Amino acid sequence: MTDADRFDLNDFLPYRLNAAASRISRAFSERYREEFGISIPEWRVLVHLHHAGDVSVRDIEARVDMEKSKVSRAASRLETAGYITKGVNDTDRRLLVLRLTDKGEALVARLLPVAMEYQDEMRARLGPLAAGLEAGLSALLSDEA
Amino acid sequence: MTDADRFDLNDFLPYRLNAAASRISRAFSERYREEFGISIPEWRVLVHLHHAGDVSVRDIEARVDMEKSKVSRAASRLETAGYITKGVNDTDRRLLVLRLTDKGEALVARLLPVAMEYQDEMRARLGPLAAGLEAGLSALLSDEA
DNA sequence: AAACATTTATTGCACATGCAACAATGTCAA
DNA sequence: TTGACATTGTTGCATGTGCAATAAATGTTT
Repeated sequence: MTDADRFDLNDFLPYRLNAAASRISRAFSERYREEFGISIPEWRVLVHLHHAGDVSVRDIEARVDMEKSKVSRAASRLETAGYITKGVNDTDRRLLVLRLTDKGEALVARLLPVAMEYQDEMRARLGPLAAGLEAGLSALLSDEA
Repeated sequence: MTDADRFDLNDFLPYRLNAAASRISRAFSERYREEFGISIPEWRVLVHLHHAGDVSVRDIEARVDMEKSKVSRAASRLETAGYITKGVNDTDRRLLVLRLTDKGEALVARLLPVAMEYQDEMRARLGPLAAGLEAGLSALLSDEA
């Protein structure tokens, strides 16, 4: 109760967090959707493959904050586009082995500079507030069941 | 280029922001979806109506970070559920006048304490980092075309 | 070995979403 | 006033999403 009558959505932390994330994600995805024609889920899969090497759908699900069905569909689109291949793990044939093709590596090589540039712009706009924001995000991402 | 080979998605600020927002929103919406049966867009409309009084779809669109079609559909669901009414603005008959019913006011009165409690828990988990996070969010939300 | 349980990835389904029409209303200049 | 243009809210459509169900492979228990 208390001062609930003065409750303003724009002062509500979960809303503010979500609104900021939506704007940033939208602006970022527009930037490379035009240029490279890929979506956010596809971007995440590509970048994780580049970083982690051959991995399964399960690995990506665990580390990239995406449902397995989302990963599966993103991977299928990337395979169709020729950016990755889907192989079978000989040790455990339930697992896929997702791997970047040469074409996929080339795409990532063009994507990453755009991403880093965007992050630099974000940090520049934040100035001295960047460190505080990142520390807060770390706290929210750390435990969280 | 540079250190692009070591690029880790989990160190990428836009990704971290989005992942944190997703988790918080999901946890929050689960909490009141079970109890009150409403979605995030519906929650935003209800809360904004409570705060701002009678408003049009356009007003909500501008202040609550939602597309007008999303607002329109949320409002229709809320009307069907008996939480709001849709009237016509006599001065400009293109505009709707969205208004909370008594039932809607009663729902908001039960919703807001849950929201404030959730925000308090967030701030408690963040501890001294909360201020820095909020300052960073303010910077991201301020200008942004 | 057989029966049962668990894990992995895909897919069907219902629903939400964004965008582009669209109709209704309002504004304004000639 | 008329006619061109702008604004407001709704809806059709294609697409994305989460969840549950499923099949295939593996693990476990007896």
